[in-house]
Amino acid sequence: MPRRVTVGLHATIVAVTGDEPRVLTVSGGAGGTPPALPFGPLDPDRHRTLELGLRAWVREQTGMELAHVEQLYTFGDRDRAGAGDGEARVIAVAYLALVRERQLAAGHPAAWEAVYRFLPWEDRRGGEPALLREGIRPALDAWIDAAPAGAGRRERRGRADITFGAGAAPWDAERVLDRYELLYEAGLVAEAGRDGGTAVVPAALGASGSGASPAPEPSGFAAPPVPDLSGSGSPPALDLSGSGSPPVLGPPGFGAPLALDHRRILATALGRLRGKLKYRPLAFELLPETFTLLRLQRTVETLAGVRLHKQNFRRLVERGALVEGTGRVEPATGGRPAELFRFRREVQHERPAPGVGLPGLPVSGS
Amino acid sequence: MPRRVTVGLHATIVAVTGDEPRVLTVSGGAGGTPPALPFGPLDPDRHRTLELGLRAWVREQTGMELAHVEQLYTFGDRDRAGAGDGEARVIAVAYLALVRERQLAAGHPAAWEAVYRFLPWEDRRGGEPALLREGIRPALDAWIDAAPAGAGRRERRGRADITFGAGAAPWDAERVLDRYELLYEAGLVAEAGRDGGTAVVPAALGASGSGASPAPEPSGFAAPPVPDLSGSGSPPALDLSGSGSPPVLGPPGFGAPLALDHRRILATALGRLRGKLKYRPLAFELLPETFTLLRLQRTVETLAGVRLHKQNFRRLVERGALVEGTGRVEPATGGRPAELFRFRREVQHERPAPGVGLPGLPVSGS
DNA sequence: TCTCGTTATGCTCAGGACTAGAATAACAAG
DNA sequence: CTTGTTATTCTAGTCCTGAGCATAACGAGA
Repeated sequence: MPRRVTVGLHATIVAVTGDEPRVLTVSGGAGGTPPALPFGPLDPDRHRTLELGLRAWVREQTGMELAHVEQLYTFGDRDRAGAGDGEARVIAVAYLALVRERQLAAGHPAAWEAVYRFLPWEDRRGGEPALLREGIRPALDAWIDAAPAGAGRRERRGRADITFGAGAAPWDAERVLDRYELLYEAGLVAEAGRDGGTAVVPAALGASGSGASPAPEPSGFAAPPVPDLSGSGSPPALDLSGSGSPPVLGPPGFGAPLALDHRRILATALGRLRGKLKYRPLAFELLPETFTLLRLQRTVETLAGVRLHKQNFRRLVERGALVEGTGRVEPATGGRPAELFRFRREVQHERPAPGVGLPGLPVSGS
Repeated sequence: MPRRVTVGLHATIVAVTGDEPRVLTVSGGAGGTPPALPFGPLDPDRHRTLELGLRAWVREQTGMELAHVEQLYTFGDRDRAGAGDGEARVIAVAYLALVRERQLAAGHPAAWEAVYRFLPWEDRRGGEPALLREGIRPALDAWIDAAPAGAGRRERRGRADITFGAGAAPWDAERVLDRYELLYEAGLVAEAGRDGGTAVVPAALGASGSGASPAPEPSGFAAPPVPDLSGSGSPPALDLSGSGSPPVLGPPGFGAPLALDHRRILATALGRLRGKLKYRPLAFELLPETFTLLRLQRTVETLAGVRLHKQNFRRLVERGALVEGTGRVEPATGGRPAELFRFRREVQHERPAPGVGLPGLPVSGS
């Protein structure tokens, strides 16, 4: 008799408090189990659409009503979902939701966690983090050297260089998932061991990604022979914590783990968010009704993980007519008081691709 | 007892033959049932990953091996999937695949169909098609006027203008899904009637989209009250055929229909393809090993649905170092013979966002 | 052989957009 | 009233893009 299929609905709920992006997690149970994203199975009788089912689960587990919600990706690898083999086959439909800072109702075992606790190498606002230079890059180098010399090693080197930005290739903020997947394959995140170290190949075939959406690389990438990646070559898994954050207590590997493959979902979400910020006014979903331009900029920087040129940022926002000034100013915080602005919702009806604009790539490469 | 859930895997397989983009369809059975995309249920026992399951179904139904495959979106609306209510709940995971022109093996009930038969308003290579000017726009105007005067009507006007490009808003080639969904809501495609005209609201909540991925508009859009859209106001559904194509024989509505909600999937695929062409070298997946620059340009134009400036296109491609000349030239076809080029696969390892570049939007709106 | 039509390929030029930074304005605290 | 801090405006230089002109290389027919 065939196994059953169940569809799980998983929510990456992001907010920005202060200058930190945060994600809503539900407690991982009593023991040392890592926290999880809010999730629950699709109820085919009660949930009319996937998104409504997601909202229902989030309401139940966190008491929160979601506004902006978009679908991210559907994961279905048999060996990666975190569910045992004997049971039902689990398909995970992952969503991204944006909410204004903390509306957290009491009475739920939910908590806001800093996104960069789980993906510490993604925060470059203070330049390349030490963790990357002193922990990850050396570990990747070891992984590369562990490949058979020749094509295999060149292949690893090329991937590492392009995903983590080395040599000619600049850091591409959107490749969050690529970086996570590479660390996974290299055995440098705790989940890699958890899923059974050998069955790693599917990562390239199943849901490795590029750009905004997880997907295999164009065929030149999809097929290369990479039989057993994490077997012999896994370098000593370090226990370095996030840049400045409290130390990671869990299993070895970079960054704090999440339950199931929720860290993969989080990486997908952050990548998508960074990509979409450029051409959609998403940042406003995270801000209160009125805000200063600096707050808007900090919100974008926080998510993008890079610093932006202040004057140019303002010009972009204003040229795009994304905001309108309210006469009022913010009670000063040290310097000249800043004017409070309001998001012009009309732009969504006026122009095809509004967004706040990140530096870097012009539309067709450089 | 709860209903079962089954997961369907659906493939939008795209090729470009000559100057037409084509999609692989499987015959819709004996009667007048419309053709379908290749699809089949996920077998939780046999299919280790979703993508492997998809490849298996495609192999079985069309005899074709897929190279470039990426996931598009997961559809799960109860009232839209095309499956009856009493049976199992059907979730559809949709994929996009690119193949080189026709490798179609015999012995399978599969056929290449012109993409623009199903979405005729998307082909603007010869300027705005007559169908749009004389058929769709008037029909949309009628739909707009059928809304209660005031906010409701302005809302419809705004959406129509921005999705189909009117007034200040230019045509945005990527909004393929938005346009299809709008026609669906307005009752102007055959599927709208099929699914039962009243249950249309979920389209906005469930999987309406913008940009590359189907997703609800940022909240200002997600919530607007649009209770019963296609009930009273449906204008006379015309039977105009695609621009110059053979006339549509099926039920009334613009463009030829597909089975289930496969036209929605096709629209999602075309939109994603258009978006991704800009920053990924996808066009090469569709071309033979060597090709002239004009052929490359035609392939891109064909998918983008617009004409491009020849000299600038060449400059972009060459500046991006996407291709390298082979010394050889193509046997002349009337004029000066063109040099044959080859795709430089290395660029994927060199630069973060290669792509052929479409005109229009710079990265942050204009 | 010469001319014409056709396509390929190279080059230029003006307008815009983006980067980076200087310069100025408005406030608080000592 | 000087210093520090933040907001806001402006400018110069560089690169990218859109559009068109000019030239090269071929086949076909006069």
